[in-house]
Amino acid sequence: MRLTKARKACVTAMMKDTICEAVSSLVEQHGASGLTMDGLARKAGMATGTLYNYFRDKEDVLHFFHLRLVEPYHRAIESITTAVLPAPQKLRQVFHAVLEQAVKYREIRKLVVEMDYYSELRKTSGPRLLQMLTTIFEQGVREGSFRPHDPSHTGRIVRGALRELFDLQLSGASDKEVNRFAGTLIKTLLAGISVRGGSGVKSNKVSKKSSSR
Amino acid sequence: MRLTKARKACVTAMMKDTICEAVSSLVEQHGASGLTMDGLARKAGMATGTLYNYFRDKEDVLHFFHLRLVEPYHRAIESITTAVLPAPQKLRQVFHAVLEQAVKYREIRKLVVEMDYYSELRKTSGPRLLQMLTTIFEQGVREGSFRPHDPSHTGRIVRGALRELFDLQLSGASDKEVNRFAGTLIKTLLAGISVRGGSGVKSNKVSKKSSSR
Amino acid sequence: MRLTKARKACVTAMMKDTICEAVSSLVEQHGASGLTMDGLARKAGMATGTLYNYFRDKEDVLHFFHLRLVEPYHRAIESITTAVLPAPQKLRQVFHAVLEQAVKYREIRKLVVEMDYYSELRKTSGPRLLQMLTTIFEQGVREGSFRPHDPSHTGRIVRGALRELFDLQLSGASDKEVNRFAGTLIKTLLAGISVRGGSGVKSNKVSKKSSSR
Amino acid sequence: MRLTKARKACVTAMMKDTICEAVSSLVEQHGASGLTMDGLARKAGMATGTLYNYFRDKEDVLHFFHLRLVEPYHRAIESITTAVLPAPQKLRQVFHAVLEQAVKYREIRKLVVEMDYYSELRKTSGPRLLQMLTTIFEQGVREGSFRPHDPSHTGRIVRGALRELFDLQLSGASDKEVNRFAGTLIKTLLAGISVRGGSGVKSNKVSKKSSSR
DNA sequence: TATGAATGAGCGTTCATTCAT
DNA sequence: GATGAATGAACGCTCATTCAT
Repeated sequence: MRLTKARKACVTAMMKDTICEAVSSLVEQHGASGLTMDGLARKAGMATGTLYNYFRDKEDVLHFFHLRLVEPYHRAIESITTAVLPAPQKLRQVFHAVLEQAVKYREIRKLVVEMDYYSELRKTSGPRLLQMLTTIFEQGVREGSFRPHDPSHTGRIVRGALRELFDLQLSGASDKEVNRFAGTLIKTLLAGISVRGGSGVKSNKVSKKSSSR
Repeated sequence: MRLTKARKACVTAMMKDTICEAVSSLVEQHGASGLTMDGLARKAGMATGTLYNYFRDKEDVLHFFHLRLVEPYHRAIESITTAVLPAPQKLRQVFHAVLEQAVKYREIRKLVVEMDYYSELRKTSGPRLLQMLTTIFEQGVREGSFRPHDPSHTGRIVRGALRELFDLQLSGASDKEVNRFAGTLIKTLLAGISVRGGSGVKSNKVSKKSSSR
Repeated sequence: MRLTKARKACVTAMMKDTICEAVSSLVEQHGASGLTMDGLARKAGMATGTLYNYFRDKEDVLHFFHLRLVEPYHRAIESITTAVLPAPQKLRQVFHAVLEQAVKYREIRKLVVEMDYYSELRKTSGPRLLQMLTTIFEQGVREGSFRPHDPSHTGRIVRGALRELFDLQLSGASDKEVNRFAGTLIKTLLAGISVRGGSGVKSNKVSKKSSSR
Repeated sequence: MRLTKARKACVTAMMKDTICEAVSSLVEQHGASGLTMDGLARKAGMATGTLYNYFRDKEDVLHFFHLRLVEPYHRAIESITTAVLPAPQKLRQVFHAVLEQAVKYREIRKLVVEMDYYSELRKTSGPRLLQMLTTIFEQGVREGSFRPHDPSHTGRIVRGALRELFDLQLSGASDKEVNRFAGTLIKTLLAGISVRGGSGVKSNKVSKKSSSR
């Protein structure tokens, strides 16, 4: 009996996966606004009604999909945020992690940006990201490695830059190009907020081989 | 005959104005997705069909409206870009101009962001803005006031920050708060890219009374 | 201009008529629950969307249709109720009027009964009818021609009987048969509630030639 | 083998009972139109498909349920009808029995009326009830206690009154109030059709304590 | 038999667009 | 050019019914 229950949960998860893939494919082709439940069902190879066995309504589908896309980023960033590290290191790691994810799921990148433009989804994920980034800058100021400033401001700057990073990747830029953008960004940022003579600007390379791990 | 033609053009322009105002009002009230051609016609005080005498279709309306909203910014920035000024000054002036516009048409700010999330509109205005910003950084590098780097990267950073600025204003922040964000942004940016000992970091106040005009 | 307005109102009324006829036809064929907006539009010879230019939603259509069917009855009964006449006469006239209507719009009779079974419609028209009937019995008791009793009870009896009358007609009975039922009904009723020796039971013929006009 | 068959029949009956109770509960909560096969299955604690092992389709469920609700009434009335009693006594007993049922299963009353308004169900139960009532009046006329008249007419009057009685109870009236209505009804009716000086109008109290049992 | 996920036709409603006036 | 009623495809969603397990 317990086995049956587990099996069911598993099947449900697989169906949600299938549906999410279909969403991904459709959004990629026709944009987020071109997504219809009928079209989604067809793409996922099931009847329209079946969708409603797994999602309450269209918004639920979108929400779930968005979460699934964005969650890895949030989780990665969150774990970095709460780690015990100097703030500049955290900043580097954030970019490192984002790039890693962005390269890994390259084809999905497009969707995050697409979805960000859709409905109210960003209203929940946006603030959370901002909060995490702000925390890092708060820490840096407290530790004295960043000069005094409003951390929410720099948090916003980074969030805006991350959006641009995705935009850049979405526009077809190579991984190397994206990597370079991240490098410039972090170098500029650290140079801009670090206390002079501080520890902030030694390394500005953001790559998988950086020592920051 | 020529006069008639001119009159016609003038009338057409006025109609477009009227329609745009109605769009503005409706989007502000019900969001971009709540805009219907019928509702627009009613708000503009004309028949539904009349809209189609001035715009090819709904997308055309949106496109035109977006342009009209964004144009002042682009124009202001463009004139700054092409002026004869040191790059850091240009950067300051850009923020100055943006803030001025944003305060002046405060109630319209919402719409730019709203519209940005809608359809493909940003595909045209985004690159143009990026181009202009990039130009400034190119100049700065050429002149030696900015240290060598890829100007399109810093251009992107600024574009992302501008988006955040609008987001901030949209979220209900006071003019002062927005102003402060701009201040932090430009200070950080200049500190981050200026050549050491350069002229970049003297003033970081961005306001209407700054001497940068 | 005023003429235009009047014309518009007239056209609107005609469209509503057309739609109502289509409703009538469809309900007759497939029952009230078999009515769909698409089917209605097709039957009425127009596009689906057109219906919504004249009615807010399906419920509105049904409500309007029901009103249109029931209104003549209510009006007729109401005018009798408020007239200056002895209560027994009023009762006779009520049946007279109902029969007259029922014969005149014979083909529509079916629908009233059908509609009565549909949704919440009867919730508004039922009480109104009951109220009017009750008033008559109140008057009769007050005047001393009916023996003392709760008039709402007799009101209910009559309402139930009227429903049966429609049912009878709906079942295919001839006008004569229906007329006879009404005769029995009023005779029995008057005999049952009149004060002995009162004026109630002289005539029990319900017909168009009764002197009650 | 025969035992197995019997057992099976028994199990089937029990399942139908269970389902009927679920129908009752659901209709009471959400109205007849709010009944879905899925909801019914859940309420009855079984799978959707299982319903179809016991009922051909939804209409079948409804039909069966309606029958089950109405059957006690029909049976009670039928046994009275075929008993050896003077017609006026039978009439009184009919009301007595109906009230008894109506009070006993008060919460179910709603459903009979609800269901009556649904689909074609009344087409079968209505005529049967009418037939039984008519029989009583036939007898009364034959016996001379009722004056000569068409018994189907008085049958209809009673049927209409019974519907009103249920309506009254459904509208939230107290048992006492409903009882009073029944009293007025039978008193009026007997006064209306009894031969003068006959035995009809001695008692008009309809209650559980009436001597009419 | 029991299950319950899958089905898909069908529903009420919206709205960009057209066109006769 | 201005009108606004008419259009009808498309949408999100429901639910009676089926069928592989």
